[in-house]
Amino acid sequence: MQKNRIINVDNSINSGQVFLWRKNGKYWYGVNGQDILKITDSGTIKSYQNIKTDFFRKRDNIEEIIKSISKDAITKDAVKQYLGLRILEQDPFQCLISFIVSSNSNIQKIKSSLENISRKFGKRVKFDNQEFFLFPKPSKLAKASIDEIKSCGVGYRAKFIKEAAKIVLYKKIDFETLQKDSYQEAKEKICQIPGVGNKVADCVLLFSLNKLDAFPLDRWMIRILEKYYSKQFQLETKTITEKQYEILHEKIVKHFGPYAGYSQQFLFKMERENYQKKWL
DNA sequence: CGCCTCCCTGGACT
DNA sequence: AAGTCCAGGGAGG
Repeated sequence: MQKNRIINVDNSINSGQVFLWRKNGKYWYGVNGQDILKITDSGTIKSYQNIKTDFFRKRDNIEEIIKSISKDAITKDAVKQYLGLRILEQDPFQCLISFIVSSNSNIQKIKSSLENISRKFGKRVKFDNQEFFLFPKPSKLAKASIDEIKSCGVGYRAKFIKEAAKIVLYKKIDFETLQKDSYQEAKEKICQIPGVGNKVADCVLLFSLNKLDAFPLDRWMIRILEKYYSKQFQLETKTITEKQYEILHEKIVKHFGPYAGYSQQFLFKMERENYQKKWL
């Protein structure tokens, strides 16, 4: 059972959860809000600011979680193949902006847009003799003009970013409260933010607000459900409407249990690797 | 409620 | 070389 505790840093970072990361030699470096994290291949974190974080969610009882989500052959296979893949716990504001930017986009483009945003609006710092840009604070993006934000390559999402930053800045949405809320409560609140629908909301909830029952349903996950789970979750229509998303999520949690979000991560990783999609 | 169209960018293909 | 096509979520009609 001890082997289950191993963290596979490469797989965890290369699984569509985070974007502002690069590998330099044997270390991964990444921007996490107002901090820069440096990760060794065993998963030990040294950081620029030493802001406390459980980035790899070491507090989770991963043996228990794996046991809980291994409900069928496909999941068991994905878990076995990518043992050590973890859900990462990110800075909520950066996570929110990242997934607003992600809508109608792909990993390469999201990465470049976010790098532009950090470079343009974030504070430049030196860490380990390398240059980094922290993720901009809400106040900075709330003050920025739409055109300035657009110049980062985010297109029509620029106004969503500015509005989201304002909502966070003025505490109309408070991440600490969302942490304590139930999945349903937190989701309803976060979906009020422009540019945040079901899928983006679930990413933010799962990757930064400790909601392990969130299960982001993007094109890839729908494809996976159609391919492997058509009997369990029959998908009648081509387009996933809001109502259907909700019904599907209920079925998914019923099948995979309270840690469904972890199963999503394993399945997503497996399928994208099968199609040899590029990561960071 | 479901369905349609538009919003942008960048890479692939022609 | 310039044009067309496409992937990818959310909002509004």
